[in-house]
Amino acid sequence: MAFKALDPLLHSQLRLAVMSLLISVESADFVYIKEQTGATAGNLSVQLDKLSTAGYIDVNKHFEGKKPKTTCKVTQAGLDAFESYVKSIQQYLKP
Amino acid sequence: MAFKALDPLLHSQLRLAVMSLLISVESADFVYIKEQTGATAGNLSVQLDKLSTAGYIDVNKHFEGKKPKTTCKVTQAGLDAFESYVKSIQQYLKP
DNA sequence: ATAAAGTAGTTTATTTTATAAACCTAATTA
DNA sequence: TAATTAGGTTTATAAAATAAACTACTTTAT
Repeated sequence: MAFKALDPLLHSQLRLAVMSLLISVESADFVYIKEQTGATAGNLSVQLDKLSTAGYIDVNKHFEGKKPKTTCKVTQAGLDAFESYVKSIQQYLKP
Repeated sequence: MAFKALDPLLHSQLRLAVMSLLISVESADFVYIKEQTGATAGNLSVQLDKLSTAGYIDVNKHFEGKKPKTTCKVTQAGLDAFESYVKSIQQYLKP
């Protein structure tokens, strides 16, 4: 392939947005990510699971007072994958 | 949305590779695109159709001697869409 | 001349993905 | 106490990507 493969886990608008967000803020909760990305809760829930299963983010579910709270944080593996994705896609963008 | 939407037609590894290719060479045939992208013929056929239906490329099917030949060329609309896509995705890549 | 293999694709079927809609549990407000 | 809101998850549906099978013809070997 003349074009490097793009990590399918990151080549998704919502998951890429989530990663982009997490990289800049280091930690964010479900509601904040939902607001910033404009995603529906259901979709976000599913995509966070996928990123988590891939080991790209750590998800922490706990209670804050009486309310459930889910916070997310990018892992080193996630950071590496993101950087690699950026390098790969740059190849497609500048001919 | 804090993140600009990514044109779904271009946010596909193969279609993006095809566009990237066509932009640099201005015109290419089916076999060449297949080789350069590493795509299977079936997949490429489908994706070229989509790009063509969207008006992003012009597809010309003719005979060269006794063999069928399909050549593709990016349109102005395709060029515009590609440039717009590049701008949008840059937003995701550098936090 | 004819069978086998190659070229240039298209069509159909399957799998994966993305997304929305419905649902759940608990807390708050009217 | 009944409705609404918050913070999600699960299930169902629609859309996409991909591979496999097929078509139609050409070239090569026998």
